[in-house]
Amino acid sequence: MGIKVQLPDNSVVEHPAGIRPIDIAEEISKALAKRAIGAKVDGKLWDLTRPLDSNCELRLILEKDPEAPHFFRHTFSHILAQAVKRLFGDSKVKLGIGPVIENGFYYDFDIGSTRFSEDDLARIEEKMRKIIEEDLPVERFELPREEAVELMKEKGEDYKVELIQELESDTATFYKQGDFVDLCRGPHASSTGAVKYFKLISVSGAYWRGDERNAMLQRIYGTAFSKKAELEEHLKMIEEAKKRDHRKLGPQLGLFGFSSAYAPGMAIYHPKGTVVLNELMRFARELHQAHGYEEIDTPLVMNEALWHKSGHWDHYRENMYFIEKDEQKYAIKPMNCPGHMLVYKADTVSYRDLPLKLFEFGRVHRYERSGVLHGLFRVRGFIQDDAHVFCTRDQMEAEIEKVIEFVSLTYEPFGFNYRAELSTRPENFMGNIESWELATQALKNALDSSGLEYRVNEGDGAFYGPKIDFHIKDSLGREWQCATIQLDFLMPVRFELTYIDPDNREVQPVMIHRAIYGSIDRFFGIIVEHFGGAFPTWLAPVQAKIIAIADRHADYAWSVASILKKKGLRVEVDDRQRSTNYKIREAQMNKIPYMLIVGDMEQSSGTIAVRLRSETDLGSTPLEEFLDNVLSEIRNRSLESPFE
RNA sequence: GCCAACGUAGCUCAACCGGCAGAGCGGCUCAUUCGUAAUGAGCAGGUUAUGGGUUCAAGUCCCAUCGUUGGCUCCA
Repeated sequence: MGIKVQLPDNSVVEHPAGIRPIDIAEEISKALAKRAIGAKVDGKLWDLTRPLDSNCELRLILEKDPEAPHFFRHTFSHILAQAVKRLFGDSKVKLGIGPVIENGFYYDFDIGSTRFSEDDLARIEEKMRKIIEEDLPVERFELPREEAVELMKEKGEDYKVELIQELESDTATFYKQGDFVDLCRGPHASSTGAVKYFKLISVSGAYWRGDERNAMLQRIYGTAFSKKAELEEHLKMIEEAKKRDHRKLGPQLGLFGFSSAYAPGMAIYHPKGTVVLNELMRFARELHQAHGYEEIDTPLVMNEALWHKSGHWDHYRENMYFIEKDEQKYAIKPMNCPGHMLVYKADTVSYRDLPLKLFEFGRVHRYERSGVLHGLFRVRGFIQDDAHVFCTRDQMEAEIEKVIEFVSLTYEPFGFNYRAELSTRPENFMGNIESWELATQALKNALDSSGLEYRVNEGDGAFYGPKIDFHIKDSLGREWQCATIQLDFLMPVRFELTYIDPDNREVQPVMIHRAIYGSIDRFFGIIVEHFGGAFPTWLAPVQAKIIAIADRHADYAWSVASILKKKGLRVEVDDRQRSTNYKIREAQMNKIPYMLIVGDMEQSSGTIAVRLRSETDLGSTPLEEFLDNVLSEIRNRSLESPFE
C-alpha cells in the first residue's frame, strides 16, 4: 500500500507505508539527511525515524529552523537522566519530568537523601559527553497503558507510574537509548550523537508537580544550542545580565540599598535613587494630569473593618500586615482600591461626572514569603502608580482603549518593546457569566483595535474580573510584567457604588483598575538593567559633572555649575586634588551623561570641554550651545544625546 | 514556607589539617596642581551575621536563629 507525501515545494512523492522521514530525506540528498534533526508531519513534530503510515504533509526540520531546539534539547534531557542513572545507580534514581524549556532543558530526580553538589555537575557533564560519543540510536515505541505501568513499576519509577495512570490515551510512548528507557511524548533527535553543544547550569530543589505538599525533587538545569557560537553567546548573555543586575548596580551607583537585618524586602532609596524615582513619578504625574486623572492620597493604615468589607480579609489576609492600637485592629494597605472607594463614595456621582478617574502614588505593603524576595523586582513594600476608572458600561470599551494608549505613551521614552496578555474567566470566578463575557469582549476589542501583539491565557484572570497584563522586553530579551488593566466586578458591589443616570435612577458603575509602571520600584529595577545604569539624561541622578583640572579652575567650575543649576540641571563639581584622569574615570564609571572639563583654555574663553560617557570628546564648546541642546534633550525625554 | 549554596573591613576577596584575622579598592591625612579611564606616601577601619555548644585553642567543627543567592509545572 502506497502513501502520498507532500513536500514543502508542493511536490508529492509516493512511498510504501512505513517509510520514515529520514528515508525520504536521503532520497532527496545525503547532505540534507545529514542536516535534518527532525520532521514536522501535518504540523506535528515528528521523529526522523518514526514511520509514516498515511498520506501527509512532510517538512524536514534543519538545525536553523525554530523547531530544531525542541528535538535536541529534549534528547539532552534524556542524556542527562541517563548520565545521572549511570553515576548514581539505576535503582537509586527515580525520574520526575524532563521537559524542554526556553534556551535549554531540565530534569527532576529523586535520589533519596543524597544531594547533588556543584561538583557533581561537572561529573555528570563528563558522563553526558561519553553518552554522546557512544552515539546511541534513540528508538520510539508504544505500549498499552497496562503494560506501560508494568514496565515502570518494574523499574521502580513511581513518578512515571503516576503520570501514565493519568494519561488520556490508551497507549504510552517510550523512548529508548542504549540501556535507558523513558516515558516521553517526544519527539527526539535520532541518536545521542546528533546533539552537540550544551552546558549544565545549576541544581535546585523543585516540588513534584510544583506542589509544595509533594516530595521535593532535585532539578538540574542545562542549556543547549545547535551552534557553538549560539551557546557561547547565551553564556555571555548570562554574564552580561549579571553585570547589569540592578542589585549590584543599584548600590554601586549609590541609588539604593537594602538593610537585610532591619528591613528585609524593603528598598532604601539613597539621594541619587530618589532623584530617579521622583523623575519617574513626575513624568507619570504629567501624563495623568494631561489625560483627565485626578490625583488623590489615601491612608497607609486603615481599620480592619474596611478590609472585611473589601474582601481582602477573605482573599488576601495571608499577605497583609496588621497593627493593634487602642484595642482597635488596623491593617497596612496591600492595595489602594478600598481607599479609592471611600473617595468615590464621599459624593453623589452623576453620570455627567463619568468617567471618573482617580489616581494615586499608593505605597502598599504585602507580606511575601522570604524565598521569593528578589531585589526591587519582588519586595514587601512598594509604590504603585495606581488608578481606578469609574465609567458606564457604554464607556467601558473606549476607556480600556485609552488606557492601552496610555501604556504606550508611558513606555515610549524608555524604548521598550512589550506585548500583552489577556487573561479570561477562571474557575473560581465571582459575579455572573454575562458580565464576564461582556467585559472580556471589551478587553479583546480594545486590544484588537490597538494593533498590539497579544496572547490569551484562558482561565488565568483574577476571581473578580478579567485582565490584560503587559510584559516589557528588556535589552537582554528578558520579559517583566509591569502594566495591568483589570476589570473589577466585586468592589462596586461590595461598596455599593452607584451613579445617578439621566433618568434619576441609581446605577452601578463599571470599575477599571489599572497601573502602568505597575510597581515603580520594579520599574526602576528594570530600567537600571535596561540601561545598564546609563540612564537617559532626563533620568540621570547627576546630569553633568564639572571637572576642574587644577585648583585655580575651581572658581570657574563653580560659576559654570551655578549657571547650569539655575537652568534646572543636576550638576556636581569635582574640584578635588586628584589627577584629571582619575576624576574622569570616576565620572565615567558613575555613567554620568556629560563631563564638563574646565582648565586654562576654557576659563579664558568662557567655554567648557564636553566629554560624553560614550567617550566622544566634543572639545571646547560655548556654554550656551551646550545648554540649549541638553535642555531640549531633557525636555523631550530623549533616549539619545543630541551630541551623538 | 521548602531544597541547596553562602554570610570575614563600606566593596571585592584571602586566611592549608582547628593554632597571632590579611590584601586590593574605597575613606581620611599629607605631599603633588595634573588636559580626557586610576599621582605617591601614610593613617583609620573587624565582637568573622546572631545566639549557643565541642575544644587547651573556633572565621574554620556541631546545633539553632536571622539574612542573602539560585530554584520550587515553561506540565510525559
